[in-house]
Amino acid sequence: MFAANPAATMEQVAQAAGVARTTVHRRFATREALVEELTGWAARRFAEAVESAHTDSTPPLVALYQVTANVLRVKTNWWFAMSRTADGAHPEAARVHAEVRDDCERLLRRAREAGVLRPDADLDWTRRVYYALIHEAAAEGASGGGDAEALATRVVDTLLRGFGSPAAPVIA
Amino acid sequence: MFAANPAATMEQVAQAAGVARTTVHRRFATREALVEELTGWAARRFAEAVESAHTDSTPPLVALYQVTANVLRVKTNWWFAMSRTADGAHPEAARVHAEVRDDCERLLRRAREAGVLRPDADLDWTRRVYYALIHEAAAEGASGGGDAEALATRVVDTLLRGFGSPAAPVIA
DNA sequence: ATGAATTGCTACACCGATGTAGCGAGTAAT
DNA sequence: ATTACTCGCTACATCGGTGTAGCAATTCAT
Repeated sequence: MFAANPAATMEQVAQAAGVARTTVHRRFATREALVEELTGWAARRFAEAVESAHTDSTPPLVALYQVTANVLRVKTNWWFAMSRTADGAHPEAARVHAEVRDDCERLLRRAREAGVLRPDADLDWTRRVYYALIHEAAAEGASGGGDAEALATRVVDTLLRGFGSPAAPVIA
Repeated sequence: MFAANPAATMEQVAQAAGVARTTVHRRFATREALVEELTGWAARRFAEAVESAHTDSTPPLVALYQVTANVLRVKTNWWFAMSRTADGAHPEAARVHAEVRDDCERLLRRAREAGVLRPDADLDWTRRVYYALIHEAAAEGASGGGDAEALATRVVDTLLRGFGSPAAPVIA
């Protein structure tokens, strides 16, 4: 499906879709229109995944797990449409991205206040690591590596505990 | 410097270098030759960074910190040449990448046996998270976010401890 | 069966990036 | 001063991707 990259030529897109290139042009006048529609659709899916987790009305830890699982579900199913949507060019995608970022920051703040995260946790760094973990887990999931729930468990576990032995010395 | 992406046009490359496009063609016959040389050079730098940490002859924890700092140093300084070298197309880069991967796996295994990592740590997942953390830290470092030592400390700390409160409940 | 709609196909114009050639200006070495 | 070298510039050929037009074949509805 679709070679995954938005840099694919119309020819490749058409071939992946099993139609002729000119037929693609009948549906999408220009290449720009195609990626426009696709990224918009992906952004909507992404927003739904985050919304349906109700990150504001459930305990931080279960909210964290729920968002992670939901996002991983859409990312592993539609990964081919989810490569660097945050280019800023697409207004709707940018808006969704910003909203999700806000939601995530609020959730992490709640988690810290609830004692789930350490009091000295840098929330910005935490969020970026969280994103990276999701990205990595999605990559594994797209290669047939377990269901979304298992992956989410692993992501949250890694985010909270890391890999160090509890008894191990700490650097600083 | 160089717009960071290997998809930049020769015109942009030339402009970034402050020379005319034809002058670039005098030094590099084809575009392919340019990225070839650049990725080779970057791979060599990367290999040096890993080698000079002597990951096999120092205690796992300090080795981990040393590699991290060294790699972050080259990644933040030469980030424009370090975007997805692992395309597999470049033989030398692929070889370096594989060797580094082996080094990393050995180091993580030693760390686990030494009790630095939990006995049940999935080393493959650990390595991928470690890579992702370095990538994220490098992105921050390239935006003027602290020196390599501080970033390395943060990466290793995150990798080992995560963000969770020690007293927090665990999912599974 | 007739007409409408969709699709595949070929052909073509267009554009941007690539690569080459040659000329003229500047510069350093002797 | 002459020579050799490098660079910037213009011009051109080429190639691949894009977008458009038109035609024939197929399908579907009535």
